Amino acid sequence: MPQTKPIVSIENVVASASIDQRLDLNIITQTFPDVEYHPDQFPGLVFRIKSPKTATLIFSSGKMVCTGAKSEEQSIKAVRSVVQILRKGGVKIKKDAVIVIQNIVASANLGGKIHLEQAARNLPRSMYEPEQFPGLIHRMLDPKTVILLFASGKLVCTGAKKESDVYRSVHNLHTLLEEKRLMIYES
Amino acid sequence: RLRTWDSRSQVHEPVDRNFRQAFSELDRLKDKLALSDAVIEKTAYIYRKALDKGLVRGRSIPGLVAAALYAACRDTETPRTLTDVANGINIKRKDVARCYRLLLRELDLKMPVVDPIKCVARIASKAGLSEKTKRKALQILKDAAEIEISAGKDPMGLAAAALYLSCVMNGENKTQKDVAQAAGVTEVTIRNRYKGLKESLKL
DNA sequence: ACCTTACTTTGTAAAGC
DNA sequence: GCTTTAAAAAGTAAGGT
Repeated sequence: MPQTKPIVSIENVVASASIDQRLDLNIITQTFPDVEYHPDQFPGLVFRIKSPKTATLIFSSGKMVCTGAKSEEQSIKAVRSVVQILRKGGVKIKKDAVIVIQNIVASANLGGKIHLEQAARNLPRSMYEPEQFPGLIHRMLDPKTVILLFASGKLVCTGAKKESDVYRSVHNLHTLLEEKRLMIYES
Repeated sequence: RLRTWDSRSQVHEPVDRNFRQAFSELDRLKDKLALSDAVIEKTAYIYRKALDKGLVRGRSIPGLVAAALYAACRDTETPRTLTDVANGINIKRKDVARCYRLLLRELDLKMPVVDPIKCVARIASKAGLSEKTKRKALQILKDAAEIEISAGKDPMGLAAAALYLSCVMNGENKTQKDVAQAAGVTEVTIRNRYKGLKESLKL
């Protein structure tokens, strides 16, 4: 139905993981000189890898949080890579990590400008406060995501658990904006 | 009037003590920010709804009172900024803003978008600008709104830029710094909005 | 005036204050 | 609520040249 085909890019994927065994973060810190670990500041150890370019927070409970991947697959690959690197460094890890995708952030361009002020008045569960932030914040119920919509027609979608949620969210909003005649095409 | 204040939770809870304390501060603010009775009553109404929804649990009461007050100002289009309210109650602007957004979300409140036109008078009087300059700035902003250059921009920055542009056009000797300080934005923002207004309105 | 860096907003898990 | 991670959008801000 929409007149344009939105260009969508997955920008960041967050996943939680557990290897179901406790870890000694001090030993990991000694083994891998590039990690950041400041227990006074934060209980997690920051473990960065170049490919996939990610930052994984490792906790003494054996739970982890991987951020920065560009897809669900890359996020899972990153966690497996971190576990493999730990093992090569001498850390005994028995089980494979149980990984769960927790959040996916994407950016998109609807291909037309937006009547933002009108959108603020006509879109349910939306708030637009230009003194605080230039984008309109819209909470979608299904999929349960939050979209930051800008006057340029570009947007940020966050809160998705699956990549398909991102595409559905963008399509739903795009359709809604057209129905309510809030889009301005041709530039 | 203000019966809303008395019809809340039991007088013996710690929450109630903080509640009274927060509202004695609201009374001070009424004078400091020159607020009308209507705004104070609307603040009470909004705060009461927040209480009924249980939004006060585990949150700072002054923060929510400040947010309710800001919401009341917005709803009645009373030109008070987030910074005015935050400074008055002595809380960080960021905290008031967070509580305000929480009220909008949880109480499903719809507020009119801040109109830069309503910011003009305050900035003009603080900067000591002429009536003529003020009038021209208002016209500039009306034209700007129709072309939708305002979308996503800080209303204060737009109003300040319109006033500065108006000064230049009227030959009124005010610097960007004067107007920026009166509006609470930087000279860079005035410059950027000024450029945008001049180009899109071909002035 | 420029450029760079950095902060605002959104969501999400982790352990602990 | 805070702390830490990541990334985008567009606006505003601050520092340096």
